[in-house]
Amino acid sequence: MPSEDPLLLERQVCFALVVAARSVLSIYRPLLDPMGLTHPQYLVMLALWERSPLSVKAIGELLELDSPTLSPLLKRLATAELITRERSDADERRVDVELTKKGRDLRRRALLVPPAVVAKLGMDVSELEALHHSLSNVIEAARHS
Amino acid sequence: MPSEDPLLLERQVCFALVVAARSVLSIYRPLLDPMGLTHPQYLVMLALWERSPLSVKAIGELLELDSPTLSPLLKRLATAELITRERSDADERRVDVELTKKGRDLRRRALLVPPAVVAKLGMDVSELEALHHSLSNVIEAARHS
DNA sequence: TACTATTAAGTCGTACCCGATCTAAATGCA
DNA sequence: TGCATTTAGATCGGGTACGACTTAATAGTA
Repeated sequence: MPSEDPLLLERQVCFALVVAARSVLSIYRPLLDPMGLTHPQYLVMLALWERSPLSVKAIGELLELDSPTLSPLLKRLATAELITRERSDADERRVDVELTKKGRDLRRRALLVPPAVVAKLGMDVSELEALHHSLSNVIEAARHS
Repeated sequence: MPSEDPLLLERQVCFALVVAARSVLSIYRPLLDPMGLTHPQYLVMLALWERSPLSVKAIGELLELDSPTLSPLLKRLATAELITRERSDADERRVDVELTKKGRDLRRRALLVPPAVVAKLGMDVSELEALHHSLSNVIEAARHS
């Protein structure tokens, strides 16, 4: 039975959240490393594989990241020649981010990542769906706070 | 209905995990800021409020953090005069971390944090317990991979 | 039209994370 | 005992996060 102390580490949902995120990221790392991607970079590529080009702002809204994080990250993806960054003609404030051929081609290797992660985790798909559902509730709850 | 594309952003459990962690951290931030703590520093203090002194290694095992992260973090807590760091007499390799009076006193204010977080999230306790359970499963699964 | 407000990116400073490496202390065992 | 191995911390470098600020371009309005 848990004690009444609200500060006990094990009761901290946020602690579990942070540790779980780090744990799962450590599973992704050896899979993404040979592709030359970090996990945040992988998320940006996922967004672009769904739709390219995208403005920096649009990527930020999709991934819940802001420009101080995205600007240097995108610069590194451009150096790796996976994307190009170009000022929009219609609105000179915007920067359009677009996949290069190399960036598009990388998608084939990325297809192997999700099943490898699920296999390494060794969890039921139903369990993962329950988790996803709980996480969506948290994200939604946090948005309205 | 979800498509069969395994790369769709919304299907990525890890994406949800990362975003949820960031979202909840952003709830903690305004609560911890007046106490002069970041969230990782708060976790270290939680560990020490349960038991002090602790070696750096012991803190690392409790929080799943390693010495490159803890060393500078502990240095900052020491600068804030919340802890002291001292070489162990029994084993000169170890550094014992101990709360100062100021560090112990901070616990009173910390007691207000968890209920404030739950209130801000506005989620059922049962929902949070379900999340905690799912997260524990992930952490356990990741440990064995 | 002119001026203000808003918006999109980028920069800067601080603080995590983590892989790789270093140093010093303790341990193990021939 | 003597020496290789292990262990505890610290340091370094690269890469996020994020608050505060800057710049340039667009939108809104008196």
